Amino acid sequence: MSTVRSREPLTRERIVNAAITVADAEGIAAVTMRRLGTTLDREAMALYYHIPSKDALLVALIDDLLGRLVRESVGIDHDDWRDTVRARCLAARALMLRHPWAPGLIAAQQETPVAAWPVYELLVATLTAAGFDDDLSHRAIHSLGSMLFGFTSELFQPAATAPEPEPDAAAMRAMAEHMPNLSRMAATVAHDADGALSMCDTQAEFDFTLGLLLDGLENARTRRVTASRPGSG
Amino acid sequence: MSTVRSREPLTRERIVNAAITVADAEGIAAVTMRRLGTTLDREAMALYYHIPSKDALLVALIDDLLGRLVRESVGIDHDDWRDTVRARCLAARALMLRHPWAPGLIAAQQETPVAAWPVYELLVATLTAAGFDDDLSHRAIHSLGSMLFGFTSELFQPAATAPEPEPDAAAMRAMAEHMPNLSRMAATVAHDADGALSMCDTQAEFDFTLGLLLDGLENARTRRVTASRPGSG
DNA sequence: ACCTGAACACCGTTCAAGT
DNA sequence: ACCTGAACACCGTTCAAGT
Repeated sequence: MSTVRSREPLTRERIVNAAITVADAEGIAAVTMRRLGTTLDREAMALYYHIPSKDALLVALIDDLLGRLVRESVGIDHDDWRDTVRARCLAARALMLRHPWAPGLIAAQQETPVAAWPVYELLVATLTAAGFDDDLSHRAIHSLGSMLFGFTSELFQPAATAPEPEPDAAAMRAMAEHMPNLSRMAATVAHDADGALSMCDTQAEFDFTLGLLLDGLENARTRRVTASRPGSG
Repeated sequence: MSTVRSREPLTRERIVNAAITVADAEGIAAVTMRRLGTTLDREAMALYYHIPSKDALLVALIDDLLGRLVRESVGIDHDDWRDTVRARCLAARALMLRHPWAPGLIAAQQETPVAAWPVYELLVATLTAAGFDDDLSHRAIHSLGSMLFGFTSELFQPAATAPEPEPDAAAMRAMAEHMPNLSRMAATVAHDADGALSMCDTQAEFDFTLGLLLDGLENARTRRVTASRPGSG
């Protein structure tokens, strides 16, 4: 184990890695200065020699993660820009699924984390090469928004593995009465979804939304190119 | 002031209102049990007689807000389903702008807050009346996702009113070098944006994304209706 | 250079006790 | 029924002091 070298001086990097390990295993709430201290075989106060504050540490976690995302994304490049963007968004999603605390942490920042800029840069480069003008690229950045970072559709997790208390008959009747459309839809879709992993197969939802946005943007691009050709208006 | 009746017994409602007032004025972090206690002229522990826990209180804030949203939304109904959904999303956005702590709080829940279901029900009712089948309604719920609740595009606030330290020449050169596309785009768009409130006029971005999604869904609907007519395949 | 002990000002929450 | 005092087990952080 890493105990062998654990009495080496702490580094920012070791602290970040420890924090990610703890967050992955027990959730972001378990990442406290005291907890990291014991994990690293140090008193909590020792961390402050290497890191200015807990908030700074959390930003460092984001930077680490998005850094990895960018290094993955630069290698993704297909003929159709939509394939490129789609693949990068899916890579982001896969990364976030391995670190479920990350989306919430990223969303909690109110300033853009510096590590997010290279993600945008990569996107604009791809769009520009595909014939987007700057205005449409700008809109695209906003539209694709959180899909670039691998979240959005999954605002609310479907209770994960938690054993939901099964709804009694009275609750179901109340639901059917007050929310007839939702009830019917749930029944229909659940019935149709034999092939999917669950009624809400978030991977499929992610793909669908991404498709709407990508196709919409492609249409906007085509329209502009056509409009700017003389004699086509 | 409300001091006159403030020695009346506390109620859940009064606590929720106090919490919203504090959150609006000083941010959600200022909402602590002790703070609410002093605001309500009680000890913090008194709150536990009316509310099981702080987490439950935060859920109550969400329920209060989304309840208001639903009551507003039921009154919104236009001929074109897109106008209806757009107007409801904009109402949600306007509400969230008045309570900036709400999106983060909602996003932090990992189970769907009960108050969210009526929002979905209303949407599915509208879509069904417009000719959506249940599967497409289900997809629409996911696609429109957070737009229904008034956020998404605004993952990162544009630093609000905070006086950004103006970037020195070296920083700008570094930016131009490492992120050429982003730099150029920023320059172009800023130049074009004389009419808008700022380079990132989030209202406009919100509208644009919403338009992409609505038009994409309308296309999907039309395609299905056409496909299900005999002799059209 | 790197870390610790003691201390400060906070948290949410429980529970017996008061009126 | 409604509230308080005292207490518990936590937080992040500072700073003088140790090696």
